[in-house]
Amino acid sequence: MTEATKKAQGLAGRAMAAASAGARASYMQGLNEPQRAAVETLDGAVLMLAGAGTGKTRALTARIAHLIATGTARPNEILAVTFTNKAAREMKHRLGALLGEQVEGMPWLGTFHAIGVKLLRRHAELVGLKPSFTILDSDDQLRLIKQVLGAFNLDEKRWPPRAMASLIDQWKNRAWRPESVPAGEAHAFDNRGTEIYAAYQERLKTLNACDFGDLLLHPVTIFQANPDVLAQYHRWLRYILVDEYQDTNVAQYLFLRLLAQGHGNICCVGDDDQSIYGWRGAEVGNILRFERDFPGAAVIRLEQNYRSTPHILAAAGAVIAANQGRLGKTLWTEMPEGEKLRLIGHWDGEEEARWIGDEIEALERGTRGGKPLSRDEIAILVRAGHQMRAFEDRFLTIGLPYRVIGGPRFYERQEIRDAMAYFRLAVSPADDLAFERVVNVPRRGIGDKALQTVQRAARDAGVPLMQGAALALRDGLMKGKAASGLRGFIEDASRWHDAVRAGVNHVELAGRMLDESGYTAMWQAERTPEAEGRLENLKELVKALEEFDNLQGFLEHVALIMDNESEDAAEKVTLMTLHAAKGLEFPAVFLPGWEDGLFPSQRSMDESGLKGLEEERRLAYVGITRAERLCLISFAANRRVFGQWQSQLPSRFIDELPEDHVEVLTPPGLYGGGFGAAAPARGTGRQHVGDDVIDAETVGGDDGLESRAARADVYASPGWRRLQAHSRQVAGAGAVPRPAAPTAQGGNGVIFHPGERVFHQRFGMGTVHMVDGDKLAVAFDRAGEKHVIARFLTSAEGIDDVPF
DNA sequence: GCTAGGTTAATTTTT
DNA sequence: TTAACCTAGC
Repeated sequence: MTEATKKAQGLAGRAMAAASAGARASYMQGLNEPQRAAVETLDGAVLMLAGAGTGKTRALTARIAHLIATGTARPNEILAVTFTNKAAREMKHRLGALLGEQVEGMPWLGTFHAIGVKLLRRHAELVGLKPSFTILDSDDQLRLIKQVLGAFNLDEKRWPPRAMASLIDQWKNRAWRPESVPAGEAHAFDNRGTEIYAAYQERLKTLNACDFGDLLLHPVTIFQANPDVLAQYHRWLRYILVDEYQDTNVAQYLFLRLLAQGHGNICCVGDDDQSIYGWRGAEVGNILRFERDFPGAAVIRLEQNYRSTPHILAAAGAVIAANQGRLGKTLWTEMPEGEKLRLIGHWDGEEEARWIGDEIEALERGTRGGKPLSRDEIAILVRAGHQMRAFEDRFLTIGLPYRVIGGPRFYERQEIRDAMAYFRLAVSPADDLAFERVVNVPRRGIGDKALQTVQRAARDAGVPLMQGAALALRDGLMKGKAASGLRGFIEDASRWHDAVRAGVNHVELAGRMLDESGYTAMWQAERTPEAEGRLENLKELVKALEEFDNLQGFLEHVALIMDNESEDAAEKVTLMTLHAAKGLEFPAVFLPGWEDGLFPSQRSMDESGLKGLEEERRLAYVGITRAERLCLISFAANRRVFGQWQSQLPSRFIDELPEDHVEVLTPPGLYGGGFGAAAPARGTGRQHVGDDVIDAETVGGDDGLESRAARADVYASPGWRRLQAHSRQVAGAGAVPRPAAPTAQGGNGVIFHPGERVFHQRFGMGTVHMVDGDKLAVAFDRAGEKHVIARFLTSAEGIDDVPF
């Protein structure tokens, strides 16, 4: 954009401001009172507590429009941050409708990471990088960590690179640099965690690269160490808006706080009740603490819900009310009452899937709850990915079209990443990670040994691998297939690099690289449907290149845009995780698998105790509030978990559903029904039993199913403890104990100590040897020493205390 | 260097 | 149960 047009737009903005003083500006129309307050309270700190479905994006975009229309800020003075590209796109799109062309003048609207990159390119040298740094995704990151770990001579079994990667991520989420990792954390990785972290950062610097965490951490470092730079941005970015504030981690929080220093014009939008990403570093505390962080902040609650019926809101509200320390909101709506939620128990997961399939068909026909629904209007939200299989199986057999949201994204697919590595090599032959990725893809006879030779040559000469390879060849270190393969590869790569420099059309070059490298041929040779798909994807990739001026621009862009929104016109039922569903809405929502241990997830409770349970509860809240008109919750009494049949208890969240808003369904002939507290009484002889009487007799012959009708609140009861102890004894006979002691509930997770006696469902009794987070080394009496995860253990201490 | 068979471990996911 | 990863043998 030219200076002239910018100026013109600025003028237009002010003209609009003048106009809006009289007539209500269009963006204000239809806003409710709190929304309007959120739009008009421009100066100072504002916390917009926006419940599910209360029109926060609308308020947020109107606020930006208002900032501009009133001349309070110019488009380029507004920093508007989101978490996902999707959210950024959505905001830009909706602003476009309000502002027209002016949206293009908002360079600071984007994801945290995109904005981080932008800042970092400008000030890279302040953290020892060149502005042309490359961005590694998690795959590259892992490979690099593997290399770094190699130098530390750690047992890969005990200290897996993946664990190091997630440790580094966590540390970066908390804005800890290698030197600032607290001493208390330093025991990680055999006491060498911080050392490894430092070495990894060193490697990154040498490679002139950043991982995703760095995109936030480096800017924070820069601002902290360079007040003059920060002061510049205080002048430039006068108004800050943050979406999904409850999802911010410490690094993001610091980033925002640094930028808001001084003018203090920061508006954070979020909902503490929808904070579901604690496990990846999000700190609900950030939003809970907002008023203390920004004294005098205005807190505006958006509570009128435009999405769901009163029954749905009441149910969601009752569930979330069980959480402590909320900021508190009460959603209300003017919608017609609608239908109660429906709750149903099933014998097992398969039956649940069958029922949901039938129910969907009934909804489509309109024989359930009024007018017919289209498949697009129906979603099934599960806690964990593995729950999806049962539904996929069922839907395939009955021919119900469905789409799965989530799964590997386009740019994470192997073929796409391979192709990208070729592109990267063409742009920068010194990209060692790319070199390693494709030097032997397709097979060129360059195996581990050859690669080691190349690495040694490169290290000795202090040059990148590509040059090291040339040196190794020159010095005759390679022979046979490896030598010829490598020679061909180097020649190709240098030819492509020349082509990039000569400015050969990048789309054409990309196609040529894939052909000349033999990469396309490799997949063609496979002749499987899967390979077909991969070739399709490659074509799509090359097509995507057309939108960019050159390969560099494309690579830069792709590093940050990792999503895969494949538009698919066909009407399909949506299948996805609860996490993936945040922010979405559907007329009808199925919430299957509400069983303790699955949802709330045992692991979450074991690892994070009450905090984990509360996050699970928020997930339940998110799930229910996705529904506009119909919400169908179900659970199964038996489920196959890791190939073993396990009996399940209804989720404790079911007990928290308000009876007045829930209709309990009872399929004829199968169940005696029962609400919440009571698991369905079964025709198969199982019955609801009191706290102290647990029927643990095996039914159905040798199918391993264990009858365990029980109340969810039975956990703490003597009966439950007895059952547990009993299960241990009969474990060999097919009755399987729950993966971890439910004594974990209500407090911190079960904590195991060295020396403690424990029980494992496969290995039997053993003694804890060593503890590292949730991983333990246990010497089993019969099975010998094994490394196991805490959740598969139950404490066997005091087992004799349990009376029978 | 590749492949087949054994071992291992098992949420949630964005950038 | 199963999928990913590793190791041993060709």
